[in-house]
Amino acid sequence: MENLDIEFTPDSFGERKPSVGIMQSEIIRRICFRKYPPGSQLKEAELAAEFGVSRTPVRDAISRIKHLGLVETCNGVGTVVIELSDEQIRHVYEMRMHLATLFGSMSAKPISEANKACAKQLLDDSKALQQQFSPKRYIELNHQLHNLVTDLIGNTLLQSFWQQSYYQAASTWYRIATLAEADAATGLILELNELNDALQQGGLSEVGFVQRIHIGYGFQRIKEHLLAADADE
Amino acid sequence: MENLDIEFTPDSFGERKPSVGIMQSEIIRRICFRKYPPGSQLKEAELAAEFGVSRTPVRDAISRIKHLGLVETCNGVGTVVIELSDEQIRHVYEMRMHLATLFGSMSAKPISEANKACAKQLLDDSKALQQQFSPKRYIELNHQLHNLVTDLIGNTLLQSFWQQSYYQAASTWYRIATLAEADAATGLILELNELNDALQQGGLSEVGFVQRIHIGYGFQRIKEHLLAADADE
DNA sequence: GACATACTAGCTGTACACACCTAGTGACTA
DNA sequence: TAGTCACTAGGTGTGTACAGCTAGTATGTC
Repeated sequence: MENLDIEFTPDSFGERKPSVGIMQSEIIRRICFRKYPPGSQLKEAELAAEFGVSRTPVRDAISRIKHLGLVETCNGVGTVVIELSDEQIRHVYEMRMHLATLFGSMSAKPISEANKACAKQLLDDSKALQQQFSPKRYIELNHQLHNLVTDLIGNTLLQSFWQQSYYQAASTWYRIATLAEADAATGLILELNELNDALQQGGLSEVGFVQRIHIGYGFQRIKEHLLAADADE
Repeated sequence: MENLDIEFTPDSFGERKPSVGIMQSEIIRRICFRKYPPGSQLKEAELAAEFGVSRTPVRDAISRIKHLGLVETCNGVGTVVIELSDEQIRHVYEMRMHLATLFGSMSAKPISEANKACAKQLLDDSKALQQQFSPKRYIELNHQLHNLVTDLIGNTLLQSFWQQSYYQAASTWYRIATLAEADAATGLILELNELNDALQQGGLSEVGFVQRIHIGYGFQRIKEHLLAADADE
């Protein structure tokens, strides 16, 4: 059952040495996208070899990720991707739903035309996705959607918190979401439709409202899934 | 005018090597308590010598602090404590006021007797402070108050965000607050009185409400101070 | 005298060797 | 046969040397 994890093409970083920042976001991507599912082990030496650097900068990157609450390292054992407990998942979703409601009231900034264009593009892409579903593509589009929304937030701290909570929620959500392919694509299209409306006719508050609703839907699906999993035992 | 920064006794760490976690929180304390005021430089080598370790674990600690948004490092130059712009301060305070309102609604947990006893103790201590004011003591009590409130929060992510936002706000707040000694002590006593009431008769929501109010007062004082500073120029 | 350039001190970034810790395995013993 | 202990493989934690970068200073030239 856990074999649904997405396959990835081996990422080649060529000869150029990536910076610590690049490595950090790449590792986070892999955790969110379930290339490194919860419980899997990150080995500094392996990553160092892959990125073509020594262990030191890799350690640096991992150390930061540790503080985002995505991994945990134990001396002599290794660094493993954290699996959130049911309660922690609830905490994260509670938080995200509340954060979404703050978009409009906290130092809102104007919505640019580029943002609107990006949302339209995403809607088109997700319609294409519905024709031919691919879990990896679904996750990519969802990720782009997240980046778009994050970019709209005016308050820098809220932006940071929104980002952090996404990192924590992503892995779990993508695991559940990609189980039902058709539902996932349909849900994404629905969300993007409403987002486009909010961007065109409303404002940041409306965007937050749309986000809140769909995070709620997502949470609902996760809860159902957890209940079903409990019943299996 | 910037000479009001608190003097610290040279902290001796004896012969025992402190862990990375200890060093991290110690450095954060120094930033919050303005031993390292904004703009000051943190030198890895110096800290390594003081803590009796090599640069490697110190770098580790600083790297984490960097991601809390407290310092910024530039290759070849050094690591300097960040000075928040007026806008960023507004963002932090906006955020904290909103976060406080969420205490009650997000996975609230019961308030222990130990928490209540701690609040009472703090109230007594702050009354003693009013008799004989000391900026350092004021900051310490405020810090303990923060730890107490943080401990009450049930939602782990909210707890983390509350902590982060405190770190960012602390240095600025303590700078302003300790300018007017009498006001500072009186304000603290007032806040602790209300906090005790909230703990005894109310619940977590009431605690959040008290926090929100006093963060608002604090923000007000900061804004006045910033305006006065602008007028000076 | 003013400006451009080369130099230097002092910092962070990286590589690498080694110490330390942990879990698992195998042999030895009651 | 079950339990204990020593050993080992493989991981992270630390120390140290050196490379790379930057700002400030001194020097040389116009």
